[in-house]
Amino acid sequence: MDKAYLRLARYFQENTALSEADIEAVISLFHYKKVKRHHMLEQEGKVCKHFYFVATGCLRLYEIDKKGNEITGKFALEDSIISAITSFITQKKSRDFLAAHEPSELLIINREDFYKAFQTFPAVEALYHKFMEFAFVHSQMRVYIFLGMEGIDRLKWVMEHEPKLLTRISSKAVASYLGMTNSTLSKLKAKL
Amino acid sequence: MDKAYLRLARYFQENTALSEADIEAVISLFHYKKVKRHHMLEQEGKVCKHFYFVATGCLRLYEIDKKGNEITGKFALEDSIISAITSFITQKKSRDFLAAHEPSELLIINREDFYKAFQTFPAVEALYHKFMEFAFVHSQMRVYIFLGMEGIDRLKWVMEHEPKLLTRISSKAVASYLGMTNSTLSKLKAKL
DNA sequence: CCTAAACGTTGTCATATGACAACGTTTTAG
DNA sequence: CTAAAACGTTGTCATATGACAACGTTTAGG
Repeated sequence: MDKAYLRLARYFQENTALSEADIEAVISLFHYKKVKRHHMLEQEGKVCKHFYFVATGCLRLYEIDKKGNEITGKFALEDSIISAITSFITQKKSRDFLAAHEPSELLIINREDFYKAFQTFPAVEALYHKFMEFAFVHSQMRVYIFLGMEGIDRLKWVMEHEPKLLTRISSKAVASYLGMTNSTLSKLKAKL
Repeated sequence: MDKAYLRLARYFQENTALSEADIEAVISLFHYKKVKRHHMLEQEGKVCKHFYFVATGCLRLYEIDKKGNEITGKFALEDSIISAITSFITQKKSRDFLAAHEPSELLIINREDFYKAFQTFPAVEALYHKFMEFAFVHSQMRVYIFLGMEGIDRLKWVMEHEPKLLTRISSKAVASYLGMTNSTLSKLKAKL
């Protein structure tokens, strides 16, 4: 647990200009949670009120389409932040599920405290805005890649740009991230 | 030209808490440009230094994949803002083109002035952050829709949620936004 | 106003991928 | 440890979509 807070402190050190003392104050707003694989953190149909720092493990954001297939929007490995962002922003019912894809240690801040921190620590707000910008850039890249490339090229793209996903994440989940079925992914891997 | 500035003033009125005087000051940072259809505002390979308000007309953000096909990332109709956002954020060479899809009247602010305005007018910064959040939400939605739906359902989705695109925009450009060829789009429309 | 280019539609054909099933392997829960 | 479930792979078959071409219509530029 203490290690998790240390990782979060380091995350702020590396990504903000906050002083040690301020970092202490900020991280005290987060509460620790250890979850098992498949533990559900945010549900479709509910409004998301939390932001998550992944200290160890991996979270996955996904939705289920009308055919019942999962589509993965985002993975968050250790030392990254995530939420059911669309619902967190709009405060409308989430279409997303956010779940632990591995046993994970999390530090969680609720939305109210998060926005309060913006007042006291503008650097936290700046960090959030950087997160949003990066999330947008990443999402837009996926639109281009997935609209413009065939399956095999999407796979190659992820191999090159997000290789951790292929080693860490189950094929099924990677397939749902690549926009294809697991059997298609399996055949494409055999072709490489 | 004056009408364009009036529209921008109204845009700030409706989307920020700025006073009339502040709005005057902010809009004076923008310069007016009238462009013909197909005029190129931002190019692939160059770093984007501007943000655009569309007073009349329509801009289109797109990239060209390695097969030479266009993929449209975003349309901006009148009274909305746009840029080659990924490059604007990262200040790296753009993969995107930004071009006038109709004859358009634009008000343009350069990046430096834009960020300067953040200091004097925090409401402008807040507006930018709202823009980013919305851009992310929209982009993420496209990822889910385009990964999870077949062509016919993507078309129906746009008919329901962005109907203006289908009346205003050429089929070819809509097809490149939907991630399909123009001939496929044409056949799907015939099927409806 | 006229001509060439771009566009939208429709047809044919090729192909990437989904749906489904079978099967062995791995993981999980009790 | 054991049984059941989930997973990954591979096969077959059906289908949505891309590639390409033909053609009439619309648009843009001189």
